[in-house]
Amino acid sequence: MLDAVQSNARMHEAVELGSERTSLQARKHEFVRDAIWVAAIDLFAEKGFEETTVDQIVEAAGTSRRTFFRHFESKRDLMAQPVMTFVASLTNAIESCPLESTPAELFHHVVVEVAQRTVADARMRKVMEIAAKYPAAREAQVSRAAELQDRLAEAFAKRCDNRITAYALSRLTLSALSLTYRVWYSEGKQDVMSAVQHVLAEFSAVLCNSGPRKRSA
Amino acid sequence: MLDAVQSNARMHEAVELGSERTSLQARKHEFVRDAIWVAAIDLFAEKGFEETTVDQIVEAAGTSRRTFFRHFESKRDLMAQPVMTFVASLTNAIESCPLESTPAELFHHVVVEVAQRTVADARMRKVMEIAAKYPAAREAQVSRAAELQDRLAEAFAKRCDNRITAYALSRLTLSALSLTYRVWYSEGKQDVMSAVQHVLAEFSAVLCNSGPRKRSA
DNA sequence: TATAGACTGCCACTGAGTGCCATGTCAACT
DNA sequence: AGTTGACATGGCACTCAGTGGCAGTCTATA
Repeated sequence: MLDAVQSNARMHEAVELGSERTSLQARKHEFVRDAIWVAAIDLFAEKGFEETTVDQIVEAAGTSRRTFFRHFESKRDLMAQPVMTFVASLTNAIESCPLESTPAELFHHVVVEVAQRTVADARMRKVMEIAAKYPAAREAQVSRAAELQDRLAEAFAKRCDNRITAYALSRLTLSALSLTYRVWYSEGKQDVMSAVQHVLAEFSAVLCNSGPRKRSA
Repeated sequence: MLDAVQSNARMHEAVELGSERTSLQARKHEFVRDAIWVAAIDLFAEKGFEETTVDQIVEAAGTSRRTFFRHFESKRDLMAQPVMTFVASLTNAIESCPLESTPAELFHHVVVEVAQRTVADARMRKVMEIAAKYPAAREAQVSRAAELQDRLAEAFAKRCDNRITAYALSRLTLSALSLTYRVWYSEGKQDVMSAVQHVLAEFSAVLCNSGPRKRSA
């Protein structure tokens, strides 16, 4: 056995600055990852989520099973990954909101912004299509909901002095958006903004005792 | 009921209606199911969710792996099952609300009712304890979130003329409750009602301020 | 007692996910 | 040039989740 291999010193750790790693290796890596994802989504759409095995995915993508699990944590991740990139969209929207905004304004701004951006995303639409068709795929999609929740709350916390407010914003934003997509989808994928307005109106009606009220605690 | 049994060969349908199936077989069935659940939860609390195998669970419960999967769809189900019985609590609360209530009143009623009932449930507390400790367990717990969402929306739909309103109620209720438990848990598990009020106040602040008003307090 | 319909246990199988090692390629340094 | 280390990959073997089949056991009825 070659003992020298494992006892070699790692002196070259100087690559820790914020390098843009546009190297050829890195781009090949992204290329393979993308090929896997596209092949998988096509198979999911064609035969279903549970019915598609990892072996079939990697065979269609022209790679190996072991490589698959270096790019994705699990088969579920193929569905959850677009939702995760979604966090970037959310964070972006939060930061693009004026600093002096109230939580209510922040909420409204983020929902409107992200709803429009997401609907324009072809990958997200594909994933939503599959999730609407196969329950197991839908479950896989929300498998990281908790993590998404936490990360979003973290982003909101930078704009709130109150921690609970950040959590409330996080949950309300995700609830509003997920219902918006459902409404938009079921209403023939027409105008997103009308779906947003519809959902926000419903939310307000539930939480603000408008209309015939009887008693308030 | 005994008359129906002796009368004819259609006793299966007869026994089914009141779910009075307290036959010895059925009770043994429940007994085994319970033994599995208790053994599993203890092991999860002790060594973690992923670290516990089904073999270890059934060995501790004194049964076989095949039997385990006749009682539970999956290992995740052990965490999700209390959340599923939770639907009964929700449905109950919805039905116990006065018929002439507005959506806002219905929402408030259900959240208050279920929050108190859930906190008093020892099993639910155990599951929440484990979920707070191990992320994988938390993921397992929400694995049926979509199904829960749908069933709850269905129950709300019986009280709403509008379908979207039912969906909004469903999402808002679950969001409010899950945040309430988090707040209650992190604040030392004292008064549930104060946690409920806190969360509802935050939700209202986010959704009811359409114009620029007070900054976050 | 006998028969039907369950619950159960055991065995074998597929599929997801992981660890280990061997190979090949890229980017540096001499 | 040539070497060296880092990294991406592929193959193999393993554990564990989950399922189907078959046989044995128990219960309730006729």
